[in-house]
Amino acid sequence: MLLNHTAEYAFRAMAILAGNYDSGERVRAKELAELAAIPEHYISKVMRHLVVAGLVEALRGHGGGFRLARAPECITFMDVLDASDWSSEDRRCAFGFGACNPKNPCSLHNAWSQLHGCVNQWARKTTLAEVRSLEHLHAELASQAPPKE
Amino acid sequence: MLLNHTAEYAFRAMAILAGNYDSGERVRAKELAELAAIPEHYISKVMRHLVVAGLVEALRGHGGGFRLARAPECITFMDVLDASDWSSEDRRCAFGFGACNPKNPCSLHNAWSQLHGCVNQWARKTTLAEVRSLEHLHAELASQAPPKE
DNA sequence: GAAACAACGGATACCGATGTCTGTTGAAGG
DNA sequence: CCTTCAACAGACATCGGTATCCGTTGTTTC
Repeated sequence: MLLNHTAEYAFRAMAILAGNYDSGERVRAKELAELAAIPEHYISKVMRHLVVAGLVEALRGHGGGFRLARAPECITFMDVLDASDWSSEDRRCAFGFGACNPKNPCSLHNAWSQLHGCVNQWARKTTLAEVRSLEHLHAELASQAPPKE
Repeated sequence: MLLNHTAEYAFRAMAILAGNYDSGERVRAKELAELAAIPEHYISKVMRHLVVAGLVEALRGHGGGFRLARAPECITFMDVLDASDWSSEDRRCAFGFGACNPKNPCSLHNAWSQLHGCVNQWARKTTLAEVRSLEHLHAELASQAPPKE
């Protein structure tokens, strides 16, 4: 399993929070659920992991809600994956063989490693800053006359 | 969901069949299940998809079993994924927004596309030939005096 | 300090993917 | 033919991720 539903929810929530980072305001769970299209009663579970991992600050009570704990530039998608109890499975053999390793590879080892390497590289190099910049781009595109095609 | 359990089973089974391709022999479901570490009663479901997709030849009765329908070089991992009722989700928005597209992207669109592009590229360029060659490598390594480290 | 607010946390329910079982169909051997 | 073998096909069971519910804890406001 390379990516599950919960991880995708986490990405969405973080993307919303990243877009809201500059304002400094907190976003309530209910709002966040709506904006990120996450089931309202499930979001607390998703957010919990992100809070425990230190990626998100939570505040209870009046005026409470969620906010990124640090700048979007400093949060990679890998951070989010790690927070969502997702293990990269880098070292797991595609056949489930315990003895599989680079020196004694199973027949799928090479192809498998390439795939995971590729995904991991993406997750490590991509930060929430890219998400935010896209929102800016989006806003700009909407306000400008869109270039043809 | 980027990759499910069934798809992994399919990879394993195909890897075994690829390793057996040169011999021209068929592999029975029971053997295949054991070699590929697939639940014995589940394998028929997995193989069925591969047969219907034309990647594998099945023969019933005495001396029957499974065999690749064409050379490993001509079967990509993408073929296997397609066979396993896996949709690449290339065009699905990360937020599930219907209106999301390159001209009107959601905030995750870019990062999401990169990930899927990366996985798809891997699946398209990797063939079962690479799997087989690794098996050869493995056998060679075992028969030779292993180099230090 | 009482009331409203909102995250926390566990118990439980649900559902789809996975796994199991059983009988059927088709092919080969004698 | 008849028997044996092995894939096929569908019905059914199980399990884990997902989703829901509800009471609790902590914070702010008045």
